[in-house]
Amino acid sequence: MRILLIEDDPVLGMAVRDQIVADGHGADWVTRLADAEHAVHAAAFDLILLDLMLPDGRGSDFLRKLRSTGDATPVMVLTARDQISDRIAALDAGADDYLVKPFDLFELSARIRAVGRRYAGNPNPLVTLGDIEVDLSARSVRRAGQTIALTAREWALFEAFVQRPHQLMSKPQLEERLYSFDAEVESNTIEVYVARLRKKLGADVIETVRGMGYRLGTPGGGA
Amino acid sequence: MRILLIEDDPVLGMAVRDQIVADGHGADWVTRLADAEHAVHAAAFDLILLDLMLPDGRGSDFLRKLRSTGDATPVMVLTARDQISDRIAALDAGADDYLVKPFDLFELSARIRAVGRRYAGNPNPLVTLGDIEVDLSARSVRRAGQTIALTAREWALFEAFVQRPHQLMSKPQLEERLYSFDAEVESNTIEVYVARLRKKLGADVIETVRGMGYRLGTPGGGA
DNA sequence: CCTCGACGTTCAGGTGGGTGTCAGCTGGGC
DNA sequence: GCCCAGCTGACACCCACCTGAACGTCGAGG
Repeated sequence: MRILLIEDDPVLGMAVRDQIVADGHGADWVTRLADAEHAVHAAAFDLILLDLMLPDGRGSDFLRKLRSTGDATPVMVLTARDQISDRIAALDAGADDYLVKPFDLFELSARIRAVGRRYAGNPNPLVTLGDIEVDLSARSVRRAGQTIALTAREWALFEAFVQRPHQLMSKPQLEERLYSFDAEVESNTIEVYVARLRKKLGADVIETVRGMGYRLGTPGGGA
Repeated sequence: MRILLIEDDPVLGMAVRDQIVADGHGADWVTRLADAEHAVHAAAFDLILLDLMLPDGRGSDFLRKLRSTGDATPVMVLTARDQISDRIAALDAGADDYLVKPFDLFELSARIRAVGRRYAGNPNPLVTLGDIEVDLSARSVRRAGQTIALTAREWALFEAFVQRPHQLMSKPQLEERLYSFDAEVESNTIEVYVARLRKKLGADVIETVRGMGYRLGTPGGGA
């Protein structure tokens, strides 16, 4: 796996790069966003590790620009504990995962392995639910052959269900999933997004279990 | 899994400890930081549940001190909804997760299971009773391969039986389980829900012991 | 710098299904 | 045969959930 590391701190950067190499991956390490943009244009990566605070700009801006070009390379954000707003911005901008500094290098290895399993392990990770096809790496959903566009939040919610097909998930669980550690929201946001997903993908896509939460339904009938 | 609970509120503490034990873990419950420090020196825990407001100090200070000794035991902080600053302080001090009071005991179980999964690498545990399969973390029940939908109360009651497979449970015990502490119910609610469970899962799923209570039956014949 | 559009979030009002209660019935134990 | 614990079907209430719309916010493009 080829990994692009965008991190300006020399100590952390070196440690992470060494760990990546030790895990048997290829590592490209840049310290500025300008270099990072050059790198993603020059080569294809399987994973990008992105620090949010960089000398020549914000990592979330880089990420947003990357996603706007249609690039779906998995991005794992490296963030400090108190930069909650930045973290949310990063998830909104299209980050796939995040790691809170200071993090254990074992944790890093485990996450990278998880990415490899999820994305590179099987080149065509298609999940099928009735007549719905989900491509986790491409972030695309099709129902009856028709591609359906989901917004960032809609996708984040839907992905949570797809990754755990039989699991019942409570609203607090889902809120935490969508809003990271800043689960301060006291509203019906989850309900609203469930409704929007049902409107886009079909009413039977998500099943309500009163008083407990939601779970993936069985689209297209129980067949 | 062995869990240290640091919580001074007797009602909440008892409820959490009972839930931990019901989930099959070992629980040590202390109400003061002094006792907590003694406990972590005396034994190794797999998880620490830490209240932030304690009679003899702040939980975040305890946590910081613990981390400074190199102890990396997972710590889940229990915090009130409005103590945002304390929560951030706890995360900075090295907490791995947090749970906002008042929290559902199911939520607690799920989080504890998540910790166990993260550190042991196990998938969800499946409980099998004859031809009935129960996934406690997914909250799903299947009989002969057929998924059966349970409501919140029905699940709560069924879970109580599944977690104590051979134990006889009186109606007051079950009422306390379903309605936590304000057990103000004076009716045959338990009988009603036992009947509903039997209708959904089969008559042999719960066995009546006249004058004493109920216990889990042996579905699928006395095999 | 301004405008437009897309998306996220909040709010209020309506609704249906879960829940608790009750009355009457059943059946086992003595 | 009596008695009482447990069983069952029915039903009204209430709250969790749904939904449409309005509002705020952020980024793209001129």
